[in-house]
Amino acid sequence: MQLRNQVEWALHCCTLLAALPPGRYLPTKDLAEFHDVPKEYLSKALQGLSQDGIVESALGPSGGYRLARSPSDVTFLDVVEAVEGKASSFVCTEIRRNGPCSPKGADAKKCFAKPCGVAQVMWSADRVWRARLAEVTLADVTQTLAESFPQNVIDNTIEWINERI
Amino acid sequence: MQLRNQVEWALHCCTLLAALPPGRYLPTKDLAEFHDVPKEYLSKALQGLSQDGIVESALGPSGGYRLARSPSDVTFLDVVEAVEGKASSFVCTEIRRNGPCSPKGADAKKCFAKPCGVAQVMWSADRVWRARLAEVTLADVTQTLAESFPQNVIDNTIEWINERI
DNA sequence: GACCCGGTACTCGGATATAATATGTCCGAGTCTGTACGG
DNA sequence: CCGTACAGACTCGGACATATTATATCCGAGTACCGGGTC
Repeated sequence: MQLRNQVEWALHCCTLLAALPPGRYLPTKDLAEFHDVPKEYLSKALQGLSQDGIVESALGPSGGYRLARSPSDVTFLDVVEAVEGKASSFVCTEIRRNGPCSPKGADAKKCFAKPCGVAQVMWSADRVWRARLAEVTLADVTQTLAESFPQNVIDNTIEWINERI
Repeated sequence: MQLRNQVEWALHCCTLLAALPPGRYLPTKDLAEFHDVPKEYLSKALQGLSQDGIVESALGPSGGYRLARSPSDVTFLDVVEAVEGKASSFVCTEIRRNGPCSPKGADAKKCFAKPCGVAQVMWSADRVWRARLAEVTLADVTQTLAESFPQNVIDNTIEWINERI
């Protein structure tokens, strides 16, 4: 099991978008150049973010993407689910109902009233995973970055952005 | 992101193996028939379990697989990692080092001393996921099963096993 | 000089190929069991 | 009757195809800007 590459890209892109001056857009082309990733494929991740209302898009010159909400209102979970989907990582195919020993009739009704015990455990793990991701927002990671990066590096990036919007 | 089908199969197989009389083996063929899954492919999952020391194998007639440890000593995490691998679900490709704004020289050394902030969050989510899986053992799920399944259904399964070992 | 209009260039969004991985299948090496044989 | 050697059948383990998914790319629809023309 491995998350898509797009998840990493999307998170980093959102972090960058969080640094945009209000009201401005940054196009896919620049987001791709900034991270040195294929532009056309990155756009698919951004489409997912757009469809889930994480970012807003604008067409034409000086168009592009911007965050649709405040960075403190966008959690990691929002971004991950926009790219990976909201489905649980574990899918129960109910194999307990297969095979020669599977209960039939009245017994089946009793045994299968509750979800499969194996699936319950796996789903609970999935929930705590998502809960952890929901605890962290883009604002948090921006803050962490601001604390560990020298000011001149940050200024450099801001300037790079301003040259393009 | 989605876990392999084999994870579900492996967990259910381990649950069944936990019900084996001590010292006996159950072959892949019967495990596959019990769950109605392709025998040859299931064997790949069991190979993984064997390599990680979750189960022990024996060749020849009356051979097969059995748990290598007590059911209370085998966690869900053990089984999942044996099938899916121990690598984190999130792989950091360090895209922060790419692109025109990436710091160079002394700045780079300062900025990249710690792991990427995005990756740290994703990894922490991965850790809580694994921690949850490590809390539950095969013995727990067996107990849950025993509480929710009527005795005759369980007896039925035990008998089915005894016919084959 | 200010306003309006149209062309142009730029944007996103989805449809289309290719690579990697998960899924499913097959066959060979090894070993335990059961039997036949000899003592 | 008991021990031993052997043949057979059954097991796992890894090598080999196929289906699905992730990765990468391309092109078309739509829109904001910019320049020229008009009032």
